[in-house]
Amino acid sequence: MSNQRYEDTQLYRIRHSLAHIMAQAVLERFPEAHIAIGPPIEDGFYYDFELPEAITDEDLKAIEVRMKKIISGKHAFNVREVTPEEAREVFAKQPYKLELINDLVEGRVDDNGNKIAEPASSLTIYTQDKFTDLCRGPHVANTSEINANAFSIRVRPPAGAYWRGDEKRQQLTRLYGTGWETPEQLQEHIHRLEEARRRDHRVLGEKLELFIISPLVGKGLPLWLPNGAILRDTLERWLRGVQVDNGYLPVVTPHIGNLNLYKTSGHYPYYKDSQYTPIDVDGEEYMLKPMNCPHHIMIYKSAMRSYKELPIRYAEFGTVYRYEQSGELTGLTRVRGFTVDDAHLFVTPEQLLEEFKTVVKLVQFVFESLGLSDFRARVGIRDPKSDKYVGDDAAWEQASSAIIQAVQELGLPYNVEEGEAAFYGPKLDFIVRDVLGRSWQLGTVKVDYNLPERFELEYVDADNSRKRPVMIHRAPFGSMERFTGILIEHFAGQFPAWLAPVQAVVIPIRPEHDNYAQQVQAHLKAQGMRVNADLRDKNMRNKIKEHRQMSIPWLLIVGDKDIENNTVSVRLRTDEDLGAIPLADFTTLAKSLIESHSMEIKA
RNA sequence: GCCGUCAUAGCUCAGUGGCAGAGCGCCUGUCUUGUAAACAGGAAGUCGUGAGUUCAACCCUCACUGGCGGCUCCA
Repeated sequence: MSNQRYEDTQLYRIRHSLAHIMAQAVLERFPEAHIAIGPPIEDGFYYDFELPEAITDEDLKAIEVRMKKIISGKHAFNVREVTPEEAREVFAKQPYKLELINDLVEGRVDDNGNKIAEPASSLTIYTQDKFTDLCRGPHVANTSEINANAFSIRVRPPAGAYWRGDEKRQQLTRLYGTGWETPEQLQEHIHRLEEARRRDHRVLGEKLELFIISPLVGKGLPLWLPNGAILRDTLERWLRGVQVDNGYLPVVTPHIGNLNLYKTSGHYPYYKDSQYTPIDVDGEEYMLKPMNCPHHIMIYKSAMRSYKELPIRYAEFGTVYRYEQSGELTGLTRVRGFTVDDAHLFVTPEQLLEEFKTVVKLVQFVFESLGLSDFRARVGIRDPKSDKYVGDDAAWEQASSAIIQAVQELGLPYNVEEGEAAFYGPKLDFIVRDVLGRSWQLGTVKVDYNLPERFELEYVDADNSRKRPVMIHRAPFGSMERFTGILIEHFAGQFPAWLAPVQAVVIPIRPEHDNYAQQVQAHLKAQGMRVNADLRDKNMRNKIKEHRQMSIPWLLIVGDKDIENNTVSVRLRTDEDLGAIPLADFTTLAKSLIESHSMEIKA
């Protein structure tokens, strides 16, 4: 990979130019259409249109054919500098362009009215063939630089998109295209999409019998089937153990709580829109728990705390409920009820930095143990221009600098993003890249001076004075639902043996081998393994096929020779045949691979 | 929530304005198999729900529900 900025690459110019060519073809087909904007994006480009009617597949085919024709016309991309007046004339029939021209002339401002660009006295327009667009560029010099067989506008379907990303404004039709330098790169891209679809956790979740979502239960409310529950429970028990080793204390809190609790914490007013309507209980209002922190805080507050007790680390796999817009729900990765591997640490200000670093190291350990070794950190600080945050500036400054100091001392790659903080404090998010190179926001660690303030938390210091503790909120997995969904895709359902819902299946060759198969199963079960013996009245080949499709790590075929020699014939889910292995040797091998959380299923 | 799109057996999917289809799975029987699909028979559907058009609707129209692709949002 080069360090060249995307904006400076030939690929960027190709995609930007393809967007213009698409706009030309669309305007030829729908002369009354209005054009909005059309930038290059990852893997391709899009262009937003206001169209007189819904676009059909026939239209897309025709537009694509026309685009190829335009490209083969070897048209130059001509840039011209124009005055705002000229530009307004050129785009007299294009209201979105006129709005853009006005904004450019007046200088760009952000949502809070702050200037982010100087007013422009002249603008640039690009023309190819018979199409002219308001554009900063850059473009290819001539359409002959574009390979007409290295793009497609039918890989990704048309979608709705709000003008300028504002849901209160006109919704436009966004046409997506993917564009590359060579047809081979286009094919590779299509293969990557197919691979992602093959790994889709919603598809694998059904095939591997991990979870279902039933409309009668409710959207965004997944039901975990036994296989999925074993996977999730294995992760939970492991993390629980790791946390006990690191001085965390378990707590358990209920699923609803008095509305006043969330008013005190500040969650209720701030997140009103993403919480469920309060439930009336004997004239008092109760809420489905949107977060665990207020409950843990009340546990802290239930006794007078000495500095000698701190840090106190309360951990709970706490289930929370949040209202998400229906269009946002996706399998396990975006749901309305989910379990956070939550913990809240109460520390003295002096302990904060060290404790924060220890927490970050724990999160790193968790990811690396699961083969998610490609991750970076994002420091989310508040947007200085927004008023949606609570607490005074000094506390925010203190917390933000503690986080940045910690990641620097740990040598973690990170970047700082404004506006990514929680309402009560800055945070450190872990952005993990999976095997397909996709990024996911998983674990999160936050420093919080505000909730201790709001709840008036105290501890007694060595000089007998009352001091205020600092809180650290942290969740390595984030949500058990999302994390499991991502693991399914990361491993494509081929989980490491320690996580596999069923680790081995014993398959007798004929019914007279059933007895031995059961003995093998009992032996391995006694060693703590999750093993089934498949004694159904079915063809052995059928059984192999079926369990192979379920990605069972080890298939143990047993017949006359195995009974005679006390062996199992091991077939891996990779289709590798390890041949007959003494049962004792297989047991030792499997146990050691499971206990070490190995990513391998053979020695 | 908004735009688009889809909904036929447990699953994957054909199908036509005039009697509802296949493969897999499931059930029964036969077969008794050394590494990815043995053979035969059978059960299984209010064609997502509700209206409308029509002599007649699974098919056409509308609404609703749910899935999917995006947008917006995401503690």
